[in-house]
Amino acid sequence: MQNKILQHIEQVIDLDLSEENEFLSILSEIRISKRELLIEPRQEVLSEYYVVSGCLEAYYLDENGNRHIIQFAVEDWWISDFEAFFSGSKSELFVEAIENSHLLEIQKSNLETLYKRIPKFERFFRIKTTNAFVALRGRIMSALQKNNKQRYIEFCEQYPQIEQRVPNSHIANYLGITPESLSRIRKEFL
Amino acid sequence: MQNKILQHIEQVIDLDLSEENEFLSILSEIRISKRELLIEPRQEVLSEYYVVSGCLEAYYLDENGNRHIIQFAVEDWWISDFEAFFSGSKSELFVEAIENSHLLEIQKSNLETLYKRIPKFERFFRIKTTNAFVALRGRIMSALQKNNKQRYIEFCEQYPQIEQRVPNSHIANYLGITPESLSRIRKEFL
DNA sequence: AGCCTTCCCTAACATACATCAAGCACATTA
DNA sequence: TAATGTGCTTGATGTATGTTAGGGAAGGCT
Repeated sequence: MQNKILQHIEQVIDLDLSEENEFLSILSEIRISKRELLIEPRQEVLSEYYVVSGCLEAYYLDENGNRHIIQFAVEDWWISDFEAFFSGSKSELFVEAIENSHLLEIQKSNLETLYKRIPKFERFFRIKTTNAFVALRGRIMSALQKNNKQRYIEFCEQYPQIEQRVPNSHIANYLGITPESLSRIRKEFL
Repeated sequence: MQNKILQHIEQVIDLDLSEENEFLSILSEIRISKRELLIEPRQEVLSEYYVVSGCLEAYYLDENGNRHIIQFAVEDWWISDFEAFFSGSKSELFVEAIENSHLLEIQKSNLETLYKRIPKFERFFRIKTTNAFVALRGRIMSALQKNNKQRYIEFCEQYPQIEQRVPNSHIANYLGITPESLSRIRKEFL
């Protein structure tokens, strides 16, 4: 389990043994069952979470109570209410387990201490954030310029692990289309 | 001119006179004419820019040569190819002046020195970035869930200064709709 | 003044997608 | 076993929006 996150990080920065251990020492293991909430609105968000195994989704409820899925996360992804985490504001999102999941929690305060002691971790997390930013821009452009079919194909290419594990209705929600439309699109590929 | 940016910053953090002067000393004034490019693709992006007056837009060209507008900027906004600026990668965007514009340039290297000498500036720029992140999420949800009319209304509410100065065809492009659709929507409001 | 652009609007038509309504497969529970 | 619920599919229909085509107003240029 711990090897997994080290591999993940060492794709970007090199760590020696003591640095690895120092990093591992600030993580906590979390187990969460299907349908359980990791985060709910109006809380402080003091941690972000690395997914060792399982599957989760982040969503918010609008004025009419409609659910809007913002993000999925499977093995090797990070999840949280990042805006609340970064800005210190209260959460607006739900983060819910779609499967029983095994997570590693990293607290903001520990992360800041880590940055001071081993500055190259700042590089890792900065790159991670920039990548998220780029992905977000890609998603906007895709939503604005492409039709449902193209967006579904893109989704399958980008997130094959997710497409196979998440209910279709959730994928439709994430793509901003109806389950009926998604069903018709999928039919074309048989 | 310089007062403007100080006011802008002092909405978030307090500065004494020497801090104000130190900040001003790292800025350069830039004048750019309508249709001139501030940034073009495949360059290093070493600066971000505060708009004192004028109006600019950031866009990219897709495989087919179609323009997709990512962002506008008017007085009191910041503009750059932020992904390239933050990540150190080459630019992918064009940033072009829609009107003759007066900018203040701030270089990344100077910014980092500033952070070390006066850490509260880091707070200002972190908050600015988080706000941008939230706005981006809002734009995604709006693109996925709302119809053209609602999105145009939102746009006018959020950016009244822009709606009045930018050609409608550019607004349509930003919203991911055709100029014809936008024209139909605007007609309803007469 | 006359001639281009550029920008915006309008209308007729085509189409992608949502909505509404129903049925089926599969799992869960009584 | 029957009863119920959940998720996926299908078809009929309506509507928002794109597409195509053309015209007209404002401003810049010769």
